[in-house]
Amino acid sequence: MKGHPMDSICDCNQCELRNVFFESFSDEDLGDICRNKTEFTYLSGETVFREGDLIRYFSYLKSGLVKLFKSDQAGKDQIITIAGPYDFVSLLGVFSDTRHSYSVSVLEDAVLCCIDIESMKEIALRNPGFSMSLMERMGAASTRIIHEGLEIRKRNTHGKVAYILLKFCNEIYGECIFDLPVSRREIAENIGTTTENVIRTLSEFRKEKLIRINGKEIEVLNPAALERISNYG
Amino acid sequence: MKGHPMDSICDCNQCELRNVFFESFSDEDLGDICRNKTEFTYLSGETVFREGDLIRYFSYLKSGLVKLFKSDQAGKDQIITIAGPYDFVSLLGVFSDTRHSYSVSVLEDAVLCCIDIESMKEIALRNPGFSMSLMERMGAASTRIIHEGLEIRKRNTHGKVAYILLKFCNEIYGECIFDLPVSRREIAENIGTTTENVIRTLSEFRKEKLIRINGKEIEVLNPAALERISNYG
DNA sequence: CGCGGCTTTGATGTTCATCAAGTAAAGTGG
DNA sequence: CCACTTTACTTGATGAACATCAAAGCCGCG
Repeated sequence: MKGHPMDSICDCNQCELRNVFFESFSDEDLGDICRNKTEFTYLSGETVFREGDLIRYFSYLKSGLVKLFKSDQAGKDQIITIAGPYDFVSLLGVFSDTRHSYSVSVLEDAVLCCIDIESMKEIALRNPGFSMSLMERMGAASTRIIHEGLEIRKRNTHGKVAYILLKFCNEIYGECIFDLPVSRREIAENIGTTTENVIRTLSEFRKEKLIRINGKEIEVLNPAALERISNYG
Repeated sequence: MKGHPMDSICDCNQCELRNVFFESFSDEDLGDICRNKTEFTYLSGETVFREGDLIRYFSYLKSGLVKLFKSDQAGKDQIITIAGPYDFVSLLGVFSDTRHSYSVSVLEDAVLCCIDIESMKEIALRNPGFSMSLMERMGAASTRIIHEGLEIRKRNTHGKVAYILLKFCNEIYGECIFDLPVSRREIAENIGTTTENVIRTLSEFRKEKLIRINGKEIEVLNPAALERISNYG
């Protein structure tokens, strides 16, 4: 279940994420990050960490797809969000908490860049531009999650399913045909309904020729109509 | 509708919030903040700012109660959270966005301490300890909002109403008898249901002797039972 | 092969949103 | 201060949306 460190540590100077996250980095700080980071690769289905685990790393996703979720005492999961490339995996409480407040597991084989949390704090304390940049990014990530929660909450089941299908198209895959990285149950856990309702709604969309379904493969045939349903028409 | 600046600018050295927010402040930085801040007082019902307004201040609540909410095109509001003393009013996107992504209005007469956003950025850039402290606080605030959203989402109407009643008791007022600072409609907008359902549920709680209602005045008579309902028993 | 998990559909009853109607409270203008 | 308007609150009735239960097919895995 543990991720596997890469044999060769990548050179952060070449890292395509440098410009995304670390604009304000001096070469020395980049070197610091580089020395204190580890890349882990995970296979689909593996767990990155669980709610309650000690926070050891600040980590972001270089590639792949993961889900952030919470489990209640009855064992039911609630998916907080699905994160893709360039998204933070550690967010929110990473600097204030000692333990993770949610679990992360992998939907599509993923590479995580993990920076020792204490090193991260030291670097942030030395480099205010970096702190500010981090704050901006973490703020944007939080805003997105909160916004998504409100959007989902105000829709009925049809709207919710349409909303998440459009999210897969527009935000995650960028095209109208894709393999669902999640089970029907996980969609239900994401939008706050039951597995059966998700299936039923997908079937209805299929019968109305809005989508085509072949197991995990989905093709959105009529994005405009889905958009209308998502906006609750 | 505009808040009214205090005649006498308070001395930040004496500010009871100093220890809450600004542990890492040097005296010079405190002076900077003090010179660049304004206190605004608002009456119940007034609007602090609206979704889409330019962000001018970083602001937090010294006293009173406010609601953060979004309005959709149909004019329906969704309450994101209710914020009390020591809570941030500007949060999340305040350093990355130029415009507010939500509106804020006042539930109980409030005093806001507002720091010019550009000054705030400058100070944060000069003072990494302050940046870090800010990041921790904003992270905690975001975590709380996201957590609350998930908790509400997974409950049925009875559980939702019980949850928010307990929030008023335990978190906002600290006692079992209080005046509701919101209308029934606003409770509905907070927990994602209709006004009628809120009223009906409150009436049922009343008939079961779990609470006593007298207009806006609520007394929780049986917190343990409400707790059970909130935890979906 | 058999087991368990995922998917699908149907049947059923509960929960919930909506509509309607009436009372109470609060604000407005003469 | 009173008539008027508006907003908040409350209850009931109704139908639609939804969760739950049940059963069966499918697939991968040990």
